[in-house]
Amino acid sequence: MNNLETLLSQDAVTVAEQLIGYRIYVKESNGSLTGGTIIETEAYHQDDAASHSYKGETPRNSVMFGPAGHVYVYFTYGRHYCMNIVTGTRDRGEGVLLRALRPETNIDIMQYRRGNRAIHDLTNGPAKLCQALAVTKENNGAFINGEKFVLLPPHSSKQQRSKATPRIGIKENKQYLWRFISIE
DNA sequence: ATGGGGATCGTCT
DNA sequence: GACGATCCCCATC
Repeated sequence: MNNLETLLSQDAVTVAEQLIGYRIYVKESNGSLTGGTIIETEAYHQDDAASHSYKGETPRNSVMFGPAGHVYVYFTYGRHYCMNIVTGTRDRGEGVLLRALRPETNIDIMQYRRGNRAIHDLTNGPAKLCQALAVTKENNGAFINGEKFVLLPPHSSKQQRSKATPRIGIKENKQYLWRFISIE
């Protein structure tokens, strides 16, 4: 088991905190990388009424019940895509929602995809970052280190600091502090 | 700075 | 037939 597999095989809350400071990119057709550093995440468990996996496996959420390290992309509100990295051991039905990045590479490409918005408005939301990275349902099930995606550890080896807060946009289990935000 | 409402469609009841 | 792990625009303070 390599380092990445070891990291992602932990439970979603642990992984959500540890992923702060990791860098995620998508590969462009010319081989360049587009993306930046993860600065906001949320954890979702099968035993969690706020999770898509709560009521068991369906065609939509099936990737969540597969092996860790694959990407669960879902379509919501009739217009947006959001992406999760599946965590835990197989059949756990858990994952980490990527909520925000610090834009770092190929910023011009992300601006084009985001309607030439300001840099601070490119990847500060789960659907915005998918739009900036051109992530769609076509990428559902892709591996996080494969044809489309690259996931790299922080430059610094020390654990990045973060704070835990309630998750956004859910009705159930608001009491759990399973949203993690990077702090200086 | 903050809050309300519309857009829009796949998924599940 | 209802609604959502959201975003954007506009109104108001």
